[in-house]
Amino acid sequence: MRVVFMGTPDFAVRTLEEIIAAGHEVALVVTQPDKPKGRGNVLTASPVKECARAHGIAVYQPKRVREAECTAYIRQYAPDIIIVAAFGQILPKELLELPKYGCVNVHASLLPKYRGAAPIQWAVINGDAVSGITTMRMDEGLDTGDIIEQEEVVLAEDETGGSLFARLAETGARLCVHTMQLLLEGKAVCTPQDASQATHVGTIQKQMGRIDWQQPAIVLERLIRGLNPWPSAYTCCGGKTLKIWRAETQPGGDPKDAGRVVSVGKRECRVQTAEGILSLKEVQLEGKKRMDIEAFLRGYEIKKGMELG
RNA sequence: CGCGGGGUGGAGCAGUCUGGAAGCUCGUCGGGCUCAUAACCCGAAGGUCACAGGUUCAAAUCCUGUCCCCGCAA
Repeated sequence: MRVVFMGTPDFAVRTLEEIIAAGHEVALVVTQPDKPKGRGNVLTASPVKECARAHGIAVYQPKRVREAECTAYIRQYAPDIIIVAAFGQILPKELLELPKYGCVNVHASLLPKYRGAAPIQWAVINGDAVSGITTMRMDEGLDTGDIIEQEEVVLAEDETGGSLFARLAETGARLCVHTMQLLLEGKAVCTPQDASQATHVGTIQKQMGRIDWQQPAIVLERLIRGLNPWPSAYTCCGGKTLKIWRAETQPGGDPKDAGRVVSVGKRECRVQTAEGILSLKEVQLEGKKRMDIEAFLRGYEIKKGMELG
């Protein structure tokens, strides 16, 4: 098929690569404009743009894809299908109706659950046992289109936002190509979403990572995993930001000490929560590299009774 | 030129302001103690103090330039 691909982050790159590998003709890649990023505010291209450039594919970076001229521009490439994966913008009706096979979206959740921007992290944060990929025929709503295919992915005990991200990117890439094949063969069956079961998730805010020690340890542990590697969970330790990359839950303790270090040894630093104890396993102090708790405790004196947050 | 922290034996840090013998907590190796140990005791090895210049009788420390790592903001 002749494809116009729309996507932005790493998640979308895998799908783009798979489409290319499957032998489809990717005529154009649409991605978000370059933005200043990182230290020094260097103007940086999106991962999808890098990928497109590596394959010698034309790139289009409209600020707002809803503008009429954008649809006109894309029309020039006469796509049979438009594949959208984590693009970050809503498509206008004219664009949705442009390709013969329509616009297909690869979404990283089992719709109608987790419509919206950050389904992967939320699956981990909420402690879900299963997540997955949905391919759907896009309509004018936000992730409300008819479902074409779904594939489940079982979450591991120690699943992180990053690890699930990688696995779902793989699954999504595979499923997308499969769905394209179904469409091509006219075998695709579209199923409307059960709107009554729909849930929405917004973008991940950096501040969501601030640990509230008045929460149960099990909730905090999920938050830590869900926000690893970005934007990470953190607390305040001696006036500095301390990121917590990995932690384990333990039962017991007194909830009235929530936020206090209840015990600290050479290999362990345990913090009380509203319910249970959180044993820190991997941390990172502001300005320093991330390190396991043993290394951290070698260089920094953490006292029992010390308050975090 | 967005703001800021940092590069010191294998690990994490102190020492830098107020130049003048390489320190701390661990790890490693050897020995001892112990039923045993991640515990304790004794001993040892291991460092171009990121790199390059400069100042000085003397630089981890002061000055100049470079490289690398990281936090924040966006």
